[in-house]
Amino acid sequence: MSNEPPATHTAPGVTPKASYHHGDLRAQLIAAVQDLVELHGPDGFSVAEAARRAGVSSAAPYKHFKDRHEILRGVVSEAMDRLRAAMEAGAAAHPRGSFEAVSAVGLAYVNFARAEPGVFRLVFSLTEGHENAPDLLAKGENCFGVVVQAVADRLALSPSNPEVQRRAYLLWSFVHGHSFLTIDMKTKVASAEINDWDYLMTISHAILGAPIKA
Amino acid sequence: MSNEPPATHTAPGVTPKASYHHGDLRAQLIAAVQDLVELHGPDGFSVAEAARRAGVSSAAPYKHFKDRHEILRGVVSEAMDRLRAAMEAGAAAHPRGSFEAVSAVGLAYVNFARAEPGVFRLVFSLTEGHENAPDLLAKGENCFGVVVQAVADRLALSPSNPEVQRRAYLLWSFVHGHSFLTIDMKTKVASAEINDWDYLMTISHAILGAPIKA
DNA sequence: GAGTTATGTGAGGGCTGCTAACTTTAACAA
DNA sequence: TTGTTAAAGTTAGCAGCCCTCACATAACTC
Repeated sequence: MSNEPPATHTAPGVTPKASYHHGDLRAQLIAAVQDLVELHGPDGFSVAEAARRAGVSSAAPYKHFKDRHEILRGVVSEAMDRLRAAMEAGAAAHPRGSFEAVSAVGLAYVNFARAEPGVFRLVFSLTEGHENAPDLLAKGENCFGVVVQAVADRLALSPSNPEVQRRAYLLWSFVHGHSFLTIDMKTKVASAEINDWDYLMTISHAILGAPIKA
Repeated sequence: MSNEPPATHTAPGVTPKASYHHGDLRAQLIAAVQDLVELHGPDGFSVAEAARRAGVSSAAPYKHFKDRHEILRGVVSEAMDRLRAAMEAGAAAHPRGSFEAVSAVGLAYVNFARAEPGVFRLVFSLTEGHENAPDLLAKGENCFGVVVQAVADRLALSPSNPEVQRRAYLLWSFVHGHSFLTIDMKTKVASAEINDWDYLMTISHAILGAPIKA
């Protein structure tokens, strides 16, 4: 459940690869599942196949995860870390408090969805057994927190300000919806012709540029 | 694949229930799957369970659907019909060209997601074998078409006008994102305190009320 | 009524999730 | 060094699922 590397019984200074029976199966399983999800969609994966890819028997994964759901939660947890890092990096690449910083957070989000549509979808399709995963909830909050922070910087208000939260949520809805629609392509519509950056800047201005309350 | 009732070999005037072995299994299977998806999520359904609910053997469904995927496509197709009808009804309940009409379309969307989160999620998580389903693509376009029409009415422009399409897409991405976020509740955030109607009116004004291009 | 087609059944193969009982390896302590 | 213990792997196997096949039977056509 934790994301620190196992490394429990490997002497320090020894490469963790040659340490034990397998090395670090846990991480390798997660990587395999990530690949599979990306290949065949969130439900097109199997523990057996992941084990096969890692070169172990089909029962081995259950020494590290109690459930197939727990493996998925592991993948999601790891993905959320990457997503948050990307969003933070996006914000950091622009002047604090600029529209660009806000847009960059959104762009990181959309880019993540485009780069890993399977995993992205998985992150938001985890309904089974996600109640018992307060860590995932917390990571979700953290991701949202990046948006909130960027908005707060832009508006020069506290992140806890309700108006900041409200507008951050508005922004997030747009970005989230756009991300899903682009990877779904359920309709090819204008979405193909949309320039993400222009879109995000437009939205940022519309939501943060002026008082919204009509 | 079509959504007209089977009714192939039932003499007219006879109740379709007592007509044949089962009656109309196809529709009943779809209904059963709908229930199951709502109960256990998009991937928590099984053909066998659906057959059990319909009171037939586990092989019977394959006389009506070639695949488990085809059953799901049937559910999605039916759901899209309902969704579009709801959106149209929403628009029709307000003066043509009003902000309210636009918002009502969005509200119907959000309400659908809230009422049937499992099915709603399924509609947008069908990646497997949805390429061979041009009818679903078309229905998706039709749904978007309702938004486009409402926006076109509001702006007094043609639905084919690129600016109309662009703004309709903006609106749609917001509504879509908001819908998903509310049913996910991955973060309980401010979203719980949100009044959908106020939100939609706010957004409609922000996107359609004035020229957006800064 | 005869033939054809549509719709059902049961049996079964192959895959999956997961458990149980066992074996091997690493880590640790005396 | 050596014996104990716990972690991490193995094989075997059950139950459940998807889907196919061979077969049975009801309904429609003529």
